[in-house]
Amino acid sequence: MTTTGLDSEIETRLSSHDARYTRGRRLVVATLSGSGGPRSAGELHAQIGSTMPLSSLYRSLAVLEESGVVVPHFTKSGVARYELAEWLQGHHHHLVCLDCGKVEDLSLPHSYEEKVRELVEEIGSTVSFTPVNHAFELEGLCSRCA
Amino acid sequence: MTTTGLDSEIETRLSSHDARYTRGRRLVVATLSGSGGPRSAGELHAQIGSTMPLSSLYRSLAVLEESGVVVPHFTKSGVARYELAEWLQGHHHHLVCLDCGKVEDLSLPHSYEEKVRELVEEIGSTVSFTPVNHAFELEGLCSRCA
DNA sequence: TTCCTTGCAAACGATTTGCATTGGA
DNA sequence: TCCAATGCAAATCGTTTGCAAGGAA
Repeated sequence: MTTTGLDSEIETRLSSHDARYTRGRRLVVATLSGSGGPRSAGELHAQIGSTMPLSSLYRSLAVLEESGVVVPHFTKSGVARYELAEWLQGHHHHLVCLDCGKVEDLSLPHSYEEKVRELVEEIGSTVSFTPVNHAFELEGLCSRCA
Repeated sequence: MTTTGLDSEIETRLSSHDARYTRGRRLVVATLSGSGGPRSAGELHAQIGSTMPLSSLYRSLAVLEESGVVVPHFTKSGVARYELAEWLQGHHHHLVCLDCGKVEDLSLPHSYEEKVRELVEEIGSTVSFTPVNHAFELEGLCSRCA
């Protein structure tokens, strides 16, 4: 398990939450950072192998979430899918395939992202609600299922 | 249980799926149409009372979903929340409170909705993905939690 | 009569937790 | 040494299903 620049940032973040950046947690982060979209505990477990029991995987995800390293998404069928938080992975959106359920990342060109951001601000000013994040997901058919 | 125009449309839709628009299903629809946002089975059960067992509630939701009368959302914490489909309720978006978890409907002024729609089209043309729906959610703090 | 629907209880799958053990600073 | 982290098994929670009884066409 090599330590990247990303890893050292995460280590700092974890230690500020009295948590260690252990082998198991590094493994989860590495696996997540290598996948092109949010992944569920089951999917991670399948990819990592049974070296790490599911319960430990869930516990790792819980700690990483509390420390703001990963973020859960609940797009379909009631399973939580995790991905690295925006400060690690950058802001992006998701493509959700209605057929196979696959979730992939989508980074918008800056100009589009700017439009979305403007829209969020304008909308926020019209309702009694303080926007913090926005989620903009496209549901449709991926290239394979189209 | 009064029958509204909405109800007769739903009845037609259900019967085309060999399903009846029974008292229980009417109750679910009525409750959903009265709430200002997507509701989970548990929330519906709490509101309806134990007249309808949870299992029946789930079954009603399943039938209504198959017939396209209700649509599930999985915004937070892994519980499915249902709402009337767009052809019954109109297109809209959601405000999700990060603090209390409440989900409320948000109808955008036509001009904004137009912008969102344009954006979806433009984006769709840049990726190998066929957009069918879009979900645009604002996460933030509701007036009570702000 | 024929099927769809419902209720109850049992089954399920995803996730969490208690407890004893291991491991890192 | 001391407390966090882990593994295992049992528990929990939301949701689903088998089966027998009830209800509408």
